[in-house]
Amino acid sequence: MPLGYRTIAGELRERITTGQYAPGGRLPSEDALAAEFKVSRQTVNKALLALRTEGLIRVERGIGTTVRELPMLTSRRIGRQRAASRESGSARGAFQAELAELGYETRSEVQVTKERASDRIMQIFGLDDVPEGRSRKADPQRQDTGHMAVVRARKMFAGEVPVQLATGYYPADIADGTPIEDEDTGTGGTYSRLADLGHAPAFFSERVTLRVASDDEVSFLRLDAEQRVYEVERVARDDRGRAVEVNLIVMPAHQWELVYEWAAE
Amino acid sequence: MPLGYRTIAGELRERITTGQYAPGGRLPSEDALAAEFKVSRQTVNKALLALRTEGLIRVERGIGTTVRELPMLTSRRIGRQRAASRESGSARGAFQAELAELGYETRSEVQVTKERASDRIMQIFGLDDVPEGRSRKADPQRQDTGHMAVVRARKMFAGEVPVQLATGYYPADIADGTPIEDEDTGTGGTYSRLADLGHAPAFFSERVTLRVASDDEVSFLRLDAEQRVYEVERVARDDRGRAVEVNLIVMPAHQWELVYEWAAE
DNA sequence: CAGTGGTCTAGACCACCAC
DNA sequence: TGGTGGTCTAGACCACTGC
Repeated sequence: MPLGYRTIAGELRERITTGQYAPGGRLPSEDALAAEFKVSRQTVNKALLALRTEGLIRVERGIGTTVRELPMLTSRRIGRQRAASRESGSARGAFQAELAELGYETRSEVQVTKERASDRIMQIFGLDDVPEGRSRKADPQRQDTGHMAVVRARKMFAGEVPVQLATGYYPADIADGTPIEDEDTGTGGTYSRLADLGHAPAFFSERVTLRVASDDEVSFLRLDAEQRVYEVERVARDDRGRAVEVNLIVMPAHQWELVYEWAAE
Repeated sequence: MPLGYRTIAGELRERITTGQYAPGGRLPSEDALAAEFKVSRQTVNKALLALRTEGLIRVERGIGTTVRELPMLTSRRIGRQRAASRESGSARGAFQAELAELGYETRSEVQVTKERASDRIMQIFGLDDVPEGRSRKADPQRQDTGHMAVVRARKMFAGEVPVQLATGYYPADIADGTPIEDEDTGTGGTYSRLADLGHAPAFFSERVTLRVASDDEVSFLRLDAEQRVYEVERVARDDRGRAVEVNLIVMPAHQWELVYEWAAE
């Protein structure tokens, strides 16, 4: 009887974790594996599909299959993050400190735009008191700043490898015409600028979900189409409870662990 | 040219989200879908595989394919959780409050045992100061309570549907012979009992990772073999920094979102 | 051009379930 | 026994890469 694709996936997983197929190295071609295991190519392909979704391997058409290199990265969402922010300001500080410990040079690219906010973002910014089921068709003529947001889209790299996307949204009536629209937000970063404007972030929430990567994310993060990403929706509110920032952070799930730390009471 | 499996998966996803295939209802058989889309059964099967991994459908051999029913559940890891704990005690209180809001009756089953702790748990309990790379082969003769743990394995249900597994580990030298070994830990739950013993939890950390479900989890949580679960490793420490509880919480990733809330400073 | 993976087909056998 | 999904095969065509 022929081997099943699960068995083959297990065997290949074993070879990867034991280093028989080294990180960054190549796997034999599907034809070669099919011959070795005496199964059809389709069966090998299905086994590799499982490993791709797990993020163990990376497949390039016309080239071949390689073992992924980056180790597990830790994202400290509370605790360490605050300490780092004090030093170098903003989430970027935390991100850099985190990866520097692992010996990676980090780099990030920021692009600032002004856009009409999505329904979800709008709801967080100002329509929290509106029932969920409300029709959103009303008032299509409103294009005022109340529905616009300054958007800071940041791409982050460890070495040359893209590892994270973070998109910050700021209400236009707060951020418009301020340094928040600059690519470099200066000492203390965006949170310090929000404080300067009288909207110092005081309360935070993060909502962690899992989803399949979008096409853009697949392309930028060099993922497989079936791969999963964490989406962290971080909301910062000032001391009056007004949402002053929504940050959508996207990370390949196979590569990151999220750590939260806090004290009782 | 025939339709690709991605296209078909997208079409079926659409039919599910629009309610054309109602929650709890049946999908046409693979043969029927193959005929409808004019593709081979294998192609339909591959499309369904994607939806299974996403948790949209549930497949039973010999029976058919049904649309999953439970909505997204929210697990409040900080904030609400503390309030709930004060009322009814322990993590169970938070869990029940959470689902009661959604109109579900909850039930949980607890099984208490005493076991030799895994390396990972041991490390958290007492070997935190030992370098990660240290050989663990030393001292194989030690079977004292320092390496044993009281284990509280809890299975949680929403209605009749199993939704979560939580396994709490407590150092034997603290928990041995105490009410922590009882199935019902009384008012305030396990945390209150730890406080009674002079080890009130003061610091918490949670480490969120994603992995494929184990066979046991697949069977208990009624998952598909390829499906993902969150594993939350929660560590509670007393005011001296000693780890007094490790809790491993497993949740189907398609069904839960994790929410963390905290204040600045 | 040859080599790689992406994907589809048509047919087949099996395990499991309800009847 | 007939219907369901699980899975494998052998062959095929395509797109993409690197030479």
